[in-house]
Order: sequence, then structure tokens, then C-alpha cells
Amino acid sequence: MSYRIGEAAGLAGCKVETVRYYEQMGLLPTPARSGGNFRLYSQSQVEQLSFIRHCRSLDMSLDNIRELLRFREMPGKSCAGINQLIDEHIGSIECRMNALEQLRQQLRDLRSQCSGEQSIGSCQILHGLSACGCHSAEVS
Amino acid sequence: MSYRIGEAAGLAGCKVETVRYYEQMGLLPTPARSGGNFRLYSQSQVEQLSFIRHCRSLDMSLDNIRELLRFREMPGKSCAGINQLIDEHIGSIECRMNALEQLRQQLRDLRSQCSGEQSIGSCQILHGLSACGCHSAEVS
DNA sequence: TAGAATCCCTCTAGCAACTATAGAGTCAAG
DNA sequence: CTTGACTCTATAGTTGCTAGAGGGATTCTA
Repeated sequence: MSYRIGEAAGLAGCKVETVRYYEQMGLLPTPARSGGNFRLYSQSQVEQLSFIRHCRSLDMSLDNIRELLRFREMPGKSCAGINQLIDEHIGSIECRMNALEQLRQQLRDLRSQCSGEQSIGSCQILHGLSACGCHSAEVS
Repeated sequence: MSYRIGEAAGLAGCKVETVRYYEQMGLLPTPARSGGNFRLYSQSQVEQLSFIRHCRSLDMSLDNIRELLRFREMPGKSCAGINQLIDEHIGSIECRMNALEQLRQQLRDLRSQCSGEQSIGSCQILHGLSACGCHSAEVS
């Protein structure tokens, strides 16, 4: 039993172009081809695609996913590396959350300086944006 | 008094390339040039650059910044639009925060399924990632 | 069996907001 | 007059796709 690219994409919940892109990026093996040069995916290849999509839905980078796929190929080894990768990913998400939290506070402060009923010339938001608020946090 | 691009960038806290990029994107006016074809920025142009950088530090898009710059050019009008823009930006940040919050919870759940002392073959994290967790939240 | 609809192919360019390089020119100090 | 710091343009890379052109394959319907 094999699947054409559209079926595989449908099963994994992504677009056809995305599947081809993953192949190009080395996340999926080069699939078999039909007589008419259509890609043919096996069950396990479709599962690998679903794995990738699931990781992506957790916002992992393709590099991280590549690493996880490599782990999958050595089932005998310790899974400490997998745990570390997940921990680091959680860390990076918390980092982004903190940055966004700060950002929101800054924006609220700014916003509180104007009711929206001034003229632009006297709007304290614009003045606040002109002032030097050097070197703030970044959102990665 | 005028500034060369390196000075302007230094004052605004960004790289020289970024200044040229903003010019190309239409966020900065085409500056005067010296005899040797170097860009020369006026005080007010440096201030505009700082304004842009301050907005960027609040994670506003260049499109939003362009809009704010347009507002600045009509000081007599109402500033309601500025307030709306900021409110929408705060909304989009809160949206991202919510998505990240959900993501973190999902990753914590996944992580809790393994102590990191298993073999890869029996690691529940990998199994969790293979399972169908269809159609989750996106982080914009 | 013909034609239409739907799928698939490759290749290339675009998005956002820069960053980095190559290869060249300008300018001030020693 | 040479060194070094600065600047110029033009182009390509980053991430994870998405969209399009211009064609071929397959399948459904009349």
C-alpha cells in the first residue's frame, strides 16, 4: 500500500508543497516513484511525516526535528538527549513568554498615556515613542 | 550639523546595514550625500531612525511603523488611529502569549512522561510525538 | 473514446526583518 | 604615502514555508 503526495499530505494535515519541502530539507527520505514520476509514500514514511508535523505543532525547529529523527534510528541508546532537547525547547518558549510579558507591560504603559481623544500633535504615545527607550528586550 | 551612517546607526543603536535597509523600505527619506557619496543624516532624520528603532524594540512591524510615521506628519488630526494601532498590537502580543502558554503545557505533559533514563526505543516522549495530536495552536 | 477536472511534476521567486559577504571607493592620521 | 577605519553597491543567506508558471499524468464523465 502506498500513498501519493496529496494523500500523504492530507493524512499528516499539511500541504503538498510542505511535504516536498521536507524532502528537500532532508527530513523525509527520497520516496519511490510511480511510472508517471509521482512520489509514492509507504505507511512508515507517512508516519514520519506525521511525526514531523506533530513536532512542528509544538513549534520545534526543523533542526531539532532532524535531531529527534536521528534519535529514532538508534532505539537502543539512552533517551537522555531527547529529554534535554525538550527541556531546552521549553526553556526557549519560557524565554519568549517573558519577553512578551515585558513587551506587553511597556505597551500598556505607553497606551495609558493617551485616551485617544487628543490631536496627533499632542498625543503622548507618539512622544513616548520618540523618547529614548534604549536597548530593550528582544522577542526571538 | 550632519551625521554619517555609522554615527546615525550608533546613536539609534542599530547596525549600518539596518539603516540602509530602512531607507530601501521607505521608512527613512533618501538622505543627502557628501562629495564622496556618503549618506548624510540631519538631526531630525536621526530622530526618525531612533523612533523606528524604539517601535521595533516594542516588536511593531515595519508596516505599523510606516503607519505611525504617516500619523506624525499630520499633527492636527485626531490620534484615535494611533491608539487603535497600539491596542491591536497589544492584542496580537496577548494572542502570542496564549499560544505559547498552551505550547508550554503540552510540552510539559510530554516531558513528564519520561525521566530520561530509558532507552530510546521505550522513551514515551518519542511515542507521544508519533501519536496523532492533530491540529494544534499556532504561534504567529 | 474524447474532453475536462484533478492531480502531480520541476523550477523559481516571495514573505519579514534583517545579516553577512565581496569587491570597491573615500577619508583622516601618522 | 600608506594604513586603517569608514563607506559604497549588489547579492545571497536566514526560517519555514507559500505561490506561481508551465507543463505532464491520471481519472472521471458523457
